Amino acid sequence: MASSTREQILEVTTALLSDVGAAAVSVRDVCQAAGVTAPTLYHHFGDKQGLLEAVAAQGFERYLATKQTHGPSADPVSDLRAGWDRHVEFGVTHPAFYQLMYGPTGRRSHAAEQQGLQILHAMLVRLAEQGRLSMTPDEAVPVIHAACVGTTLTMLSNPDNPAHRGLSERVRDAIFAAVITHPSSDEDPATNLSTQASTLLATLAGQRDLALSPGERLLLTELLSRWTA
Amino acid sequence: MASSTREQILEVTTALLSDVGAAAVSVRDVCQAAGVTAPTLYHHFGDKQGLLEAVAAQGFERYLATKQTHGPSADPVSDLRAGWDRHVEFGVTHPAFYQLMYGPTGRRSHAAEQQGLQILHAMLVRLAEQGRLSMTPDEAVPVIHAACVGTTLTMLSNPDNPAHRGLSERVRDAIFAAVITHPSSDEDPATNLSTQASTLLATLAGQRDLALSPGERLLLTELLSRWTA
DNA sequence: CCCGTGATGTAACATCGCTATATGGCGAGT
DNA sequence: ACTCGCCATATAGCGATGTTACATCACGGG
Repeated sequence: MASSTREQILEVTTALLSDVGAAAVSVRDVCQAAGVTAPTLYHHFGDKQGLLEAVAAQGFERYLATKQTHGPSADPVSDLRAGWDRHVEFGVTHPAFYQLMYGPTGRRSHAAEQQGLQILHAMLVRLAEQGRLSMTPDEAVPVIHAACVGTTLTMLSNPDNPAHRGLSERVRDAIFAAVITHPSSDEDPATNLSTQASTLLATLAGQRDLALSPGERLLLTELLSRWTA
Repeated sequence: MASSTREQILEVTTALLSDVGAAAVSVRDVCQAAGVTAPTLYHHFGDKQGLLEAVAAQGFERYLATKQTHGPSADPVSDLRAGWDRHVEFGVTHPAFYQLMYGPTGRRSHAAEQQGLQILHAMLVRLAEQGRLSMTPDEAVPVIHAACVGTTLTMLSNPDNPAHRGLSERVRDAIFAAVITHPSSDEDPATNLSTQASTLLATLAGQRDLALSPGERLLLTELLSRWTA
């Protein structure tokens, strides 16, 4: 039982936090519920903020665990959809936790959160390799994340609003429709690249006023032409 | 000078709030800075929460005032874009205010916020009358709002993140592209060029084995990036 | 056996949000 | 003109909170 009391404190804090907000939970209540006194809590967590961050980090890890149980399937897009839905569902199921993690307070970026973003990034890289992404994975990650967090917080702000029914699905489909391009009929990414290069070349041919010097234009045309043959 | 002290309290609270968060501003500090004592503050605002809500309401009204100076133009879509941009800009310019308004605390729905949403709703009704909306205005309002708030909060969480450069425009365009249907007329060739360049850039980012030297790849990326902004 | 280090308890401090009570001032009514 | 009542403000203090200086305890290495 090396750090049993620490886990005990974390547990009762989580329990108290699931009922009310972070500001409404007092250190004294946590101590009394955990059967310890204040200095032990401060010995383990240093601060109330440290305690809350430890709870948030634990929440992240739990959420990440439920996320990783679902491995990648055949369709990266449905994986993305499932990830979005799990994120929103976790938020509306554990409002206090979610506000702790993504609310304005607790602005430390937990390691688990970075890990979750990396999972999202990996999914997007898979899509980009198939030419089904309309932007760089590095750009798409914060786009999806911002929209997802905003949706969850909005639904959390007043869950009984009838206008919020189906909100998550609408935002999700809107974002994914803009980020993910149609799967090409031909699944060969090289062909995909070829068609994209061809259309861009055609568009360029019709444009006169571009921010290109004649040399740049020639160079770009040559490079694009490598994939059109 | 009917309620001069009330405005004085609001003013100094706003000033103190612009430096630090809401929890770090004490009623005593506000009172000392305003030259009054605690009971007068509580007489006017009843509560610290009431004070903060009054400040937030005033912030909403100011934001709404800057919004209403720009009347509706000929193009409802550019009005929507301008509204989105002003929202995000207001958030990153006044972080403390924004967190007060849209953060987890202060969950009263201010009248001014409802008014702002009604303005958005009116814009969307104009679009729906032209058959350019892919969903009901009642459905589109929370979609746009959730994405916009999420984007602003994300940019606020760490403003120095380079991945957040251009995030607002990307989410904005993604949401509007999904919510607003094409005007029946032909597409703008410049926009066409931009999207084609973006798509090709994304495809290139996911490809490893290309007939490109590192220098050629860098050059091509630079050239294509000229149209993506 | 000692003793030093980490974990825990005792008791208190400073500050916080908030309020019971008192006081001043000023307009309304007769 | 005088009083009454009400609004705004001040005095002083209460309870609760986050936090900590100090003491105590257990226990493992020299």
